[in-house]
Amino acid sequence: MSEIHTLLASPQPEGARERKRRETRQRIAEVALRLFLAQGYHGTTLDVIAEEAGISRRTFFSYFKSKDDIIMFGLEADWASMIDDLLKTSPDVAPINAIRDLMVRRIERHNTAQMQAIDKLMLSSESLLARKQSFYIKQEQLLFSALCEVWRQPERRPALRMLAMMSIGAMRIALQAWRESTDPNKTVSSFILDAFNCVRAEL
Amino acid sequence: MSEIHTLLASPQPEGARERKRRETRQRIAEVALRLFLAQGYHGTTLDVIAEEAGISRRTFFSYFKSKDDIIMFGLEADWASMIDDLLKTSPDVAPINAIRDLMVRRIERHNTAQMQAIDKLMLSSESLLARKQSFYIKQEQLLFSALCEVWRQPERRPALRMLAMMSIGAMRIALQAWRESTDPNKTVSSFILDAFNCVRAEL
DNA sequence: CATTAAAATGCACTCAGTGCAAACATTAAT
DNA sequence: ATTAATGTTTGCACTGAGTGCATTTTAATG
Repeated sequence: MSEIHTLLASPQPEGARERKRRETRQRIAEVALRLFLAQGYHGTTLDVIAEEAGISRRTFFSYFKSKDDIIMFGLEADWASMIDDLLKTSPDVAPINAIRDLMVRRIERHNTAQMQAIDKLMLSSESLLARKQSFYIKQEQLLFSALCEVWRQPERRPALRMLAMMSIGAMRIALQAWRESTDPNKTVSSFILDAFNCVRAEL
Repeated sequence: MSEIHTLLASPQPEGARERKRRETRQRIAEVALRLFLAQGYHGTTLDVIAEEAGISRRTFFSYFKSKDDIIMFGLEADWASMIDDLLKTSPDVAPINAIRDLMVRRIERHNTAQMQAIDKLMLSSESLLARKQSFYIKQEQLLFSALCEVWRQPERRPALRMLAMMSIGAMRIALQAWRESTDPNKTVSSFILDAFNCVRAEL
């Protein structure tokens, strides 16, 4: 019974236990990111992270299942909220426009310097880079599910599947172009719009 | 000078050294795959693989840079040949058709049972799964480069970039649909064709 | 056969990650 | 307030991947 209650009443008390847990998790992530940026990913051991965060090495693993997960954790949360927004969209809008606008809005809320830093960090670890790319594909699945929720006609499903793939792909390409761009005046958003126009041009 | 000679004369003697090295690499890969299928990925240690392959544990790392790499190795070689074929294509053909046909032809040369087995194997390791997906994205880059070689007009580049993304994406989706399909009569190729038609329908 | 360079090996080490059981804190119930 | 139940932290000992280094083995060449 208490389970059901918890599920239904999510914006609720939040006992001291949950709060502390959330805080610790956050602290680990912050400490780790700081150390990664200062001494590199491989140059930072879990022992040091645990120590700086004021927990034991063993306890670290009750918050993250691996070193890589510290970085992934931030990304996941961020995307979840975009999908939530998508679910509130009216089915009268063209899906591709809905996605494009949400992506642009989402990315404009970001600290680009931090994005660059994390991005660079990823390049220093094969496994981390792989997980980032793997993450894009997971997002594609989530996006597809969300699209199907909003635009419910079964006959559109295959097209929506492709659309999810193209949208995430366009974003990936846009971010890559931005990262490699030498012109500091071009914003991330402008690259996103370009990429979507390019898909559109062929659609 | 001997370097240049070696470079120019690649289909050449192949000394006993190179042959042996190639054979050993192959043997390790085969042994490892057999063991993975029999006892699972995590259930197979590098010690056992090395022993079965008749080498020392340390030597393993002079053939593969990680355990994951054993699996990746096979995939890379396979794709390289497809890219080679693409480079021989006439620029008069529509690029999307060229890619589609090459993919279908390539996949039809494959042992589907083995494909399924490797696929299932990947699911048992997070890192391996991540690397597979990462691999797709690397292929996308290679494919894009190859497309630019054949269809050289600079103004087509952005479209070709998107095309590379969509092609790899379509293949990914096709393979996924095939993997999840319950109908044993539908071939992998048919799924690929469906996926490409779906892209085409929107193009 | 002697020389030289590549490849294989053993050894000792670091670090990520896990299982287990004991200690500790929090919550709810009596 | 005491107790019981439950969740969290910790230490310890272990496995397994991956690396650096010094040594030995093996193949290629004059």
